[in-house]
Amino acid sequence: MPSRTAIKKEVSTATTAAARPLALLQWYDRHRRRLPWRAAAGETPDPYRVWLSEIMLQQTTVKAVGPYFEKFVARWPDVSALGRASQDDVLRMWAGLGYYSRARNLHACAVAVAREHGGIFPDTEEGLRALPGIGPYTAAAIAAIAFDRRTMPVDGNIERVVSRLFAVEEELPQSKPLIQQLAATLLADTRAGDSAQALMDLGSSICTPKKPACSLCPLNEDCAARALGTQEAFPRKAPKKSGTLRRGAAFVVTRGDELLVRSRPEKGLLGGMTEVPGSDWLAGQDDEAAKEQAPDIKGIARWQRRVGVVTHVFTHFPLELVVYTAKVEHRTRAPEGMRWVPIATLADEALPNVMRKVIAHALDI
DNA sequence: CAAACGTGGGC
DNA sequence: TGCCCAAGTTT
Repeated sequence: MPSRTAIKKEVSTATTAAARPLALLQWYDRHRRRLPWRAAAGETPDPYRVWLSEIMLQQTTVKAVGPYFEKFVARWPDVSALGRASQDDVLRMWAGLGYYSRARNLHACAVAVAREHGGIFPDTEEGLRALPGIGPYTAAAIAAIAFDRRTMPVDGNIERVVSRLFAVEEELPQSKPLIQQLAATLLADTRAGDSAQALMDLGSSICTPKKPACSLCPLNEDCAARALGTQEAFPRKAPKKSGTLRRGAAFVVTRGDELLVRSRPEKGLLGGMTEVPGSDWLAGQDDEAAKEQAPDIKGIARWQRRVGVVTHVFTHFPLELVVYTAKVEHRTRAPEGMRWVPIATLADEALPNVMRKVIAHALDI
């Protein structure tokens, strides 16, 4: 038999819990962020813009996405237009945003929607989930935000808010199912998309990873982690280990005002992107071994080694590149699989940032 | 399921 | 400075 106080506490908690979704929506109506891809209050969201923004926002900050989103919708105003573009044009527009498989899948998804769905996005989680680049989070996000389906997408923000609100002790990613279940209790009966975006906005502006502004939070009196005074300790997760340094060489060959480049393999790191020829990137590789992988071009008497190195940090390893330059005569042929591009138009190439760094270092630009 | 997969910004 | 983080998906 529960004690009198236990009963009272339980009743009180239940009442509060039921009030959470509306408290969240009220907060959202006053404090929602105005973002380029977000429909104004009362307006109908455009599924194309919702989808495009959700793909771009995967593991990427709002600030970084802004200009890319504007460029994309200006050039490709709807999903059918994007489906008619070449993958290479899409990669060029995406260059610099990172995680390039997203760009390849974005294009594949646009083609699928245009050809298999008549240019209309599926309006169910299941239908969306079947499309390239759309995983469980994005399917739920589009279903809720664009189609008002009553489902709760769970991203990093929501994981943090929920793990604090309920003081989830289990570590990520094992706790994902539990967090998903708890997050779903925060869905209002209507306005599912706003419920989700309210939690995301709360996570990004109030319930931040460091020094959360709990005093401004609409759920503060209801937050288990805050009651414990350990907000920053949630979500629990194992510390991640950093990768081993890899080294390599990059070869910057110019022919007048042109530069020698090639395309990387379709899959894997920087898949399908443009690069200058280079060696493998290996842990413990010395400069001599790397230099031996220089492209074989007649007419190169010697390589000029640039002073210093180019460093770049990928998610899973840091990279150090030594850079060699060489100039060749006007009619020199590009080796098999390579091509010459004007240096003046490099901005339009599908060059990942690490390659922009290499070229800038080599050419002093 | 753990690892691969980019980049820039904050502290 | 080095580590963590950002509206995850794919294999």
